[in-house]
Amino acid sequence: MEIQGLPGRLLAELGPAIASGELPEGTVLRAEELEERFGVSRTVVREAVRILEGMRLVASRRRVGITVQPRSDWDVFDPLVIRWRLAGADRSAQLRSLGSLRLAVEPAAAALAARHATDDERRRLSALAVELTVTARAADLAAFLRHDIEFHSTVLRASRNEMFAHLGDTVGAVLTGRTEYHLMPHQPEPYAIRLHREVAEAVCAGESERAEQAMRTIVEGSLTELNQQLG
Amino acid sequence: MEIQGLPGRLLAELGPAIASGELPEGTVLRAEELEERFGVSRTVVREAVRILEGMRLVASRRRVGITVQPRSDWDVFDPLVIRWRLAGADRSAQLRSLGSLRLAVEPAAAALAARHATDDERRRLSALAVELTVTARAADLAAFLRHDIEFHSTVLRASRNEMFAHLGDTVGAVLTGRTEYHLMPHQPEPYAIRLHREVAEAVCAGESERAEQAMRTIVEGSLTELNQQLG
DNA sequence: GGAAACCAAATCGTCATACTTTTGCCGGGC
DNA sequence: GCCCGGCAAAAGTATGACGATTTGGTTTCC
Repeated sequence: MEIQGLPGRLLAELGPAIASGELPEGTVLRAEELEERFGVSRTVVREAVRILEGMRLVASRRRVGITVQPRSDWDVFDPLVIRWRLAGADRSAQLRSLGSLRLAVEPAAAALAARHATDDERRRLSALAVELTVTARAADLAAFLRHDIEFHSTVLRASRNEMFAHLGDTVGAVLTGRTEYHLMPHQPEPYAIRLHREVAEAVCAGESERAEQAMRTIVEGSLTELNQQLG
Repeated sequence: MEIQGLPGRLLAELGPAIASGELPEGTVLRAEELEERFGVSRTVVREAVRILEGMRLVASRRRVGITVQPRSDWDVFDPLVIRWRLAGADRSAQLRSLGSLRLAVEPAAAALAARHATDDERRRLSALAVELTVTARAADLAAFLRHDIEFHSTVLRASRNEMFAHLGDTVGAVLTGRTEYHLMPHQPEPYAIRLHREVAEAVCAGESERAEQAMRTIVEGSLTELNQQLG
């Protein structure tokens, strides 16, 4: 999943620095400066910058330098950008945005999944719902998170819509971030877990309406909880 | 909006070729081969490849070459990837995916817009609704398209959610593609236009429920129409 | 005869350097 | 005071050399 080799090191430094606002909009970097600062060659700097440029985090112009772009230009759907923002200063803004997105997408995906999921996927969802119940009772947060992520990813994938499917990683990042930064109860809510089971059942039974509704309730809950925690 | 300089020429060749399936999954390119084929230096080839790698269209491995990745790995939210796919062979798959996405996102955005839009945005939406009526009556497809795009972008932006806002360009690409490839009626439907006016009114009045419903009807209409045209 | 270790070629990855092109800035002339 | 032209700074491109790594065949040893 993580990419590249030596330009990757630059990315891992510059990306978070920009995403967190440490290098604010309008900051100008020079290629030569970066060469020295990281002890790498021109080639490497250029490629790293190219990638950041692709994400619209920076723009490179002759006789000016490498300029940090305004947030509004950033490619906010890029998985790396999302992760960097989640790790940095505007984590809460990022979580709110992603929450709204999930609220729009996941119920729709659940409805589609109820119609299009393969038998394997339906079985997997049922199994995962059970796992969630078990690991929640055991208060095994790590395992719970793993299964929660796989549950949501599976629903998104089962929607048979490639764009929904690709949001699986993103939702995974949200759930991970939420756990990592202690933005969720230490013991998962029994109610939320019942809803996961309901989604699984509805998808198995092909009841798209019910799947959609249950999923909506899940995401709504997660969103209001987030808003409480963030004030 | 369009990026880069001389690597851009490579991108403009390779990107569409891959996105259209002309270079199928598993195809291996060699850097040297590309240098010769396009008469550019390694530097340029490497940067172009880096960008494609960032989009997950290809992966570069030592002693192997530059391999075209399976579609399922592609970064389907990247604006360039979307445009390339819309221009190429699986235009219809791309339009269907985007249709479902719009169906999930745009109603939600309309609801949020009704709550958070600025006065300027509300006024602009009303004005655009009028423009749509006028240009539709005059059968001025180009102007209609322009206003339609701005209408939907404005709603998405007014939702005050950066991720929704960023889908403005994407929706723009869909609408453009739909017009360009004659996948919509030559004369816009009066019913659809009335719905646009209704969205504008609801947003102005702060009636989020009504805005959401009207927007959903618009996108649903657009989607069923698409499905008819594509069989 | 088969399996494990080894070697060699292919190809990307990185570096150092030099040349080209664009463009902002400054100074001179009208 | 305004415009024009030239200068210099910075990114963009080119090139040749070397390094690293993976793959696949070949040899060698059981």
